[in-house]
Amino acid sequence: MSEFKRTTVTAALIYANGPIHIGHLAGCYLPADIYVRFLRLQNKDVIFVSGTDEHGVPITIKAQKEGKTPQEVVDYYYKEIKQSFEEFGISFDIYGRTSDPVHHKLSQEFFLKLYQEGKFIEEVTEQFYDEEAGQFLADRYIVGECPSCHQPGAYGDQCEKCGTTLSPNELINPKSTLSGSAPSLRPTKNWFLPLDQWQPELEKYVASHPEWKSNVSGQVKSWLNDGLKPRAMTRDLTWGVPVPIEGNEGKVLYVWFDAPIGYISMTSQLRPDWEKYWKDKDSRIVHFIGKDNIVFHCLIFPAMCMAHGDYQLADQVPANEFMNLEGDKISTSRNWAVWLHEYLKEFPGKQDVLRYALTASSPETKDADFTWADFQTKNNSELVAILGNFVNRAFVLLDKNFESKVPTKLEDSPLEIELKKSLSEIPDKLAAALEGYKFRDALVYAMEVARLGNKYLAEAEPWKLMKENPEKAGHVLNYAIQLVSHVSIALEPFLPFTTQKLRNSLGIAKADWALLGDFESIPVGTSLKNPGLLFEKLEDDVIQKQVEKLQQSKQQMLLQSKQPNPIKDTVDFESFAKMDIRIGQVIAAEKMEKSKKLLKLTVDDGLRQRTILSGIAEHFDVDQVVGRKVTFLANLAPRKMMGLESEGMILMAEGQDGKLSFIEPDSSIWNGASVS
RNA sequence: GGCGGGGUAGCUCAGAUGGUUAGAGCGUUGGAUUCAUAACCCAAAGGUCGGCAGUUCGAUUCUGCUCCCCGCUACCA
Repeated sequence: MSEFKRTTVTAALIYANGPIHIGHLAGCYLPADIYVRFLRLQNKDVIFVSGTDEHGVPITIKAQKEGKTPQEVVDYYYKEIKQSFEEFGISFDIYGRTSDPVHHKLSQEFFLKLYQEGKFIEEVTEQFYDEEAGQFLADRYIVGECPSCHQPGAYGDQCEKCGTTLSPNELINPKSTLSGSAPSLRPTKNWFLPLDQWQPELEKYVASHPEWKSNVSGQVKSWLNDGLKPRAMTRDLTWGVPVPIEGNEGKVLYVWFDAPIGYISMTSQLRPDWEKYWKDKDSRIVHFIGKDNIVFHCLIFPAMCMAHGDYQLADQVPANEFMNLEGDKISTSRNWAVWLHEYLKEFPGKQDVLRYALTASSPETKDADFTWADFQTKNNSELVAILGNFVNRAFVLLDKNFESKVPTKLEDSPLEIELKKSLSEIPDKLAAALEGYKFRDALVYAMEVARLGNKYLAEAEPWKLMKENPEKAGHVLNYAIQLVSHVSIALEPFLPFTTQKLRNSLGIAKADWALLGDFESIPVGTSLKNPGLLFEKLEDDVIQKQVEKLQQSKQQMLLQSKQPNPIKDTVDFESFAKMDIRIGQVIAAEKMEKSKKLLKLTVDDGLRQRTILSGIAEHFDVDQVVGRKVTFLANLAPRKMMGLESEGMILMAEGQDGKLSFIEPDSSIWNGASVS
């Protein structure tokens, strides 16, 4: 670490199309903030950069849904997100945005350099085009019937009803969401970054960082083993950074091309000497991200930087896994989340409690689970009982017995010698944990100071000494106060609001790491101001209310999903009559070798045995389907899947819980019977 | 299906380049104490380290197979 003169810390850029939730915080913002605060404590040269990613199709979709312009959407969320972070004490040096003209300019220069130096491959591909709207359509702008579950309204990249990943040309009756017309295919030129050409260098780069976390290097090696492929760095869209080559109106840079450049463009707005933070060899770059961003930060952005040539590569990419909530994945669309802006409103002044709870169960090596019960326990039995209690004991004893003034010290007894010895081990352990990005461990070490404080008071018993030897009691309380000052330093990265309160009480202007181990830092005679209770107990009803709030949103979502789909467009009888629906019987079934969802069914249709591949393997075992009467579409065009041809489709109904159910005749109908 | 991550005390998680009694916090139980938000302090109980084989004098730690959870990926009608 000492070989670096300065550290550039980034936290993932987030899409400006929704508010922040605890998953985001635990994933990268909180660990990044702790790390940065730790470096600042040591007076290291560090900058902390993040911001919103304001391009990308999700933004335009959101805008369209709300009847706003993309700019209005990102303006709103940029403000809200920035404010939430500020209130929560995430101490960015700059929180920027990628719609900023400075960012556009820098991204375009970056792109142009690569273009002029021939680092891109130009390729013409066929993309869907909306004639009426006069533009190419992103996957998300094309809707149609899902080829998998046959629900209308599936998007070009994914059907949200059944979760199937799609590509636009698979959709049945694709339509543009802009004009409602059927799109046509048109050739268009785009620029690709040949990642395959950079593979050898990327492999070297990754190999030079054996210290990366196993989840990071694992994911990266997995991609490298598969072999990298050229990736398009431009898109046919209007919202984004325009491609800076003449004659290419209507094309923008791929969001993942310009987003990481955002880190750099934001830095450039922070300070005039920004370049050294990205270009100098003695600058250390650290990207804090969630595991979903690993590939972009460890392969694509480094490849871009290699192609460009001026910029340093990241030294560390501490990616966290995901934070779950009450046993379930956090989901914005299902409203299964604890939103930061709501927390700040409902728990005013309790930023540090959430910071503590999230750090203590941070998803550093595997997905973690946030529960309100755990939040309550952490608050009541750690923050209140150990930290708050110790500080309170020290100040109350001082107020009662020494008129709030720091008393004089005497000769150290074995107790103080023991205390100093225990305490002297903490700074190194704490620093090592923080430098190794083990924030959960680090928090335990920092809390150890308060634990030692409680232990010391219990053993020294100053309340007893007051009666027989007040001067000795004063000696003990001097130590207790020095310990409070230690607490205010060791916990600063984690609990900045609480430690600020302590500094106010102790009359310390600025936290300084070097004062850990100094037992003279609060001078004798200093008049101190009791900070009052640092934390208060959280009663069951408060916690219960939060749990209920979550349950309600879950119920609401369930109710919504229970609502029947709207009736599809009217069809005439002839169209209906074209469908040949029949009853058949499954006489054999087997799991498809390479598929999770597919069962290969042999169906007796009365005439012959036909093979139907059905995506029901996750719902039914082989022996649950053999012998069953089924309803199937007999004249569906055969389709090849996983190497086998499927001749028809089994009709299924989906239950409210998402489970599939066969459509079976209620009496034993003969195989081959027509359904009409 | 392929690839990656993980499966360790009641809960949340550490850890070991293989070696005497496997750790922490919370929870539980017992004790001590009253300065403190019934908080603190001391102590104890709690684990055949997912399962099965193999390598080894010795594996929970290495290898192979297998089961479960999470993620990425795939021609998922």
